[in-house]
Amino acid sequence: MDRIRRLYDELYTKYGPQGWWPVSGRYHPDDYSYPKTKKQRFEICIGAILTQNTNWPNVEKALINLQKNKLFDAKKILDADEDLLKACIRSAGYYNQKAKKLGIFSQFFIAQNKKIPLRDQLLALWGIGPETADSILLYAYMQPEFVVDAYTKRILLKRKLINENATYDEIKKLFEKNLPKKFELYQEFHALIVEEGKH
DNA sequence: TTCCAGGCAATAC
DNA sequence: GTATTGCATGGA
Repeated sequence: MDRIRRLYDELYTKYGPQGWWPVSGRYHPDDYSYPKTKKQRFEICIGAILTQNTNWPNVEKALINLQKNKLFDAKKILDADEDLLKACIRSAGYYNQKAKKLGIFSQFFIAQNKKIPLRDQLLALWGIGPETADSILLYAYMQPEFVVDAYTKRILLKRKLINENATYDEIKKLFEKNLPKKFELYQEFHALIVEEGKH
């Protein structure tokens, strides 16, 4: 069952290294040492929340607004005027819900200090589901947690590697069982899947 | 104009 | 327990 490995090779050959997660609007193919600072880690986390069911260009606009208003910081998000925060993230859609999610996550982020969160801790937060939790762990904390999204399911379905009613955790485990447990590989693979999905 | 994008929680059945 | 619905913007 190394069709998973072959899928990775195929996509990598087709698209090359993707360099996810973008930090300050920049991708960093072949440099897996991100995030380099706590601020960058926080940026990845809020990007993961903002991108829920939304395309990335809309999220980038929101991130730029947050940056301009000096809100790239958990404490500042908590202290920020609610309307200003909502105005900043408006382009990412669902701004009422997402403003609340950013607040809840910011509180958690501060309480965690530098500790790597457990997956269950993230899932217990309002507004963090499995994909966002795994994205945060994989890209912000460099933990080998495979991220499954709508594209992943679609692509595996088309290749008949899963059936229609496969759950999030089943798909996640399919990847994790068939790949070396390396965060760099997981990061690239998920990014390649999204790239393929967009085509 | 309609459709959908790197989901999630609340509600309905 | 599974299925459906609300949340919202911007670009194709």
